[in-house]
Amino acid sequence: MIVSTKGRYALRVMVYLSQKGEEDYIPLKEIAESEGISQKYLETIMAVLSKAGFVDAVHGKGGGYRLNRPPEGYTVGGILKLTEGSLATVSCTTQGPAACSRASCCQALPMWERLDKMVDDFFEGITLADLLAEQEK
Amino acid sequence: MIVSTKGRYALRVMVYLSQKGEEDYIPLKEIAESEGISQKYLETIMAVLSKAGFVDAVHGKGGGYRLNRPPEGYTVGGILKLTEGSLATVSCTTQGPAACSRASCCQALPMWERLDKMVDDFFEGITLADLLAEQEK
DNA sequence: CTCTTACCTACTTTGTCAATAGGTAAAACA
DNA sequence: TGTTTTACCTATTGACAAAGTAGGTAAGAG
Repeated sequence: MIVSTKGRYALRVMVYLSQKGEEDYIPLKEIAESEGISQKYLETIMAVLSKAGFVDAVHGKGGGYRLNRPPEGYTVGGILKLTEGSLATVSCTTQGPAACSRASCCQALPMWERLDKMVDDFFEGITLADLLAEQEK
Repeated sequence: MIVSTKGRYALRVMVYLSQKGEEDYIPLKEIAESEGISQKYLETIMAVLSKAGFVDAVHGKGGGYRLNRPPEGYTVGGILKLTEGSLATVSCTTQGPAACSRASCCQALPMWERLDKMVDDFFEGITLADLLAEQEK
């Protein structure tokens, strides 16, 4: 498993917000209910998205969350790397090359690195706008 | 993380055995010591490889494990799928399409399916022989 | 019949993910 | 002013799987 619920929920929230446009602020409660996600759990995810500047947040009545870029401005890779922490496919590549004592003679390491790059390129090549377009196919 | 220690250990064992050729049987103890893997833990991995017919096993003195095909006959994908159970990148794609109630309207599902296929093709396109050749680069 | 090896069943430990609990701070509104 | 609505913060719990351990039995060679 390379993407947990955290990243998938984040992606769904971002898709939801992009469908709502950049006008209104959407309260967390509405997002959670519409998407069937635990309100409390979603709080932790929104906090990450907000801190990183992926969404604007406003307190009080009429407040909530809102995208601050057009959907083309968000890559899936950016959202997932932020919420998941990393998209590394094996623990060998999460830390630096010194992490594994066998790195110098490991026959598989180049393969893991190529895989990581392939996955990264894959996710960086998809934007929120691409996901929105997907449903019409 | 898409590949755990189980799959990585299995891969290392297979590389080790392929370097030893198809002549001798190599006892588990030797593999574990050479590769720095817990002997007991490796037992469970070898049992899987043996049951699936990936290696030949012989009891008693002079016994151990041995490959029964040339290195080109093993794909990394085959070894990993056997030992990891699955290489699915998200839980959405591990079970059938009915697993997620939102599958029918999920904007991300086609993306996950493309990713799964990409990863599968990647691993199926690499054989043990390719890994062995890697070190000379 | 003893030694060496694979094979089997069950348990423990550890760590992360997912979710929950119970608050405080900011902004709007009456 | 104070009440409601919202975001934001810190800590804890529960579930589960991954990683590793323990203690055996069965097969085969010498």
